[in-house]
Amino acid sequence: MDMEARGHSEHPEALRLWLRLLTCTQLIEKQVRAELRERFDTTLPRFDLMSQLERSQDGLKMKELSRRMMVTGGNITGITDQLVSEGLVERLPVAGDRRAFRVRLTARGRKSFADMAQQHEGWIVEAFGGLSARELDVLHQLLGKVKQHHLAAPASNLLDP
Amino acid sequence: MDMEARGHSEHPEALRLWLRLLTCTQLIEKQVRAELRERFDTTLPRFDLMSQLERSQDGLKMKELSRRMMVTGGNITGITDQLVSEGLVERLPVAGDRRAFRVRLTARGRKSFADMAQQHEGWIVEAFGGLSARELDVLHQLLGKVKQHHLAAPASNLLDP
DNA sequence: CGAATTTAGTTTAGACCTAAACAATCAACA
DNA sequence: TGTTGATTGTTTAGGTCTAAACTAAATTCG
Repeated sequence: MDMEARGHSEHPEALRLWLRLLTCTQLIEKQVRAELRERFDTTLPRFDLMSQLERSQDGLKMKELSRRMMVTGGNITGITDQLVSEGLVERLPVAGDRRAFRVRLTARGRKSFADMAQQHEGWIVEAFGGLSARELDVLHQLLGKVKQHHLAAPASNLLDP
Repeated sequence: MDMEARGHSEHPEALRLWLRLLTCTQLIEKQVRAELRERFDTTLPRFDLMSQLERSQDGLKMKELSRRMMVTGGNITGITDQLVSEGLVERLPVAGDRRAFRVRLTARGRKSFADMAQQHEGWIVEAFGGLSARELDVLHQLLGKVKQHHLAAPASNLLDP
């Protein structure tokens, strides 16, 4: 009896799936948060932001980080402030737009992230260790369909029936 | 380019799957939170707690709610306090244990939850509307494997290698 | 019995996240 | 050119969640 013991309806399949999706995500996410805290004294949002920056040599604008991470701009401001104060990222000017910043990993930030990312990959590989390569692929594709359907059916459809 | 543009590794399949799982969950969860707020002026944790209680005629102990919802006891205290103050749930004594409470839906709470649950089911059915019944089932089974593998491999394996 | 340990629930300090209001800058256009 | 509206980022107030310390009650065991 856990979180999934919640269903009750005429069309229970989708509800059961949703609760299981939520459970799986939370199990893995909680473990990753705990590992990051215990091993690296950091948090998932900080790791995620650094992860976004890792492949952008020239950095990313705050707005772009906000969009990719699906969080509000104010949130990005706070996380960036922390990382700047720890010397892991830096705010740089954007040529031709004095409102915006490029946020970029410092050398120390790149090193720090590389250490964490290596461990992180291991945790995730282990989390899905119960699935074959074929099953990993099927799961990825099915979730791709879910994502596509969600992005194709904007919230306005539901808010304005 | 969104959250999933983060992978970078020797075994990228698991990482890509994890980021997609996270994205799907967040997309649906954000929508459910927004709907609950706009239509019912409530929150997902409040809805989840009431949902746990809905099938337990005699209510559940705080500890049991904490376990099922995978959140801390302090959190349950806060959510329960709110629902009690709104008259949606009540704390009742547990025979033979003066430390514990049974938390139970009031008549008003049952009515309120029934209204929300009906709408909620519709949002979830729509969220997975891009999948066939067969695909829903496969997804449910694959996630079941992920869950089982996680529960069978306790965190101590990773914290104490 | 009585001390030590465990368990149920609460409180507290702090990180995270949001929505909304705000300041600064950019862009469009008559 | 000058005004209007949109965009970028920050601030603020408040809800949510956690870990850790705490209280009270139950349980274990000498």
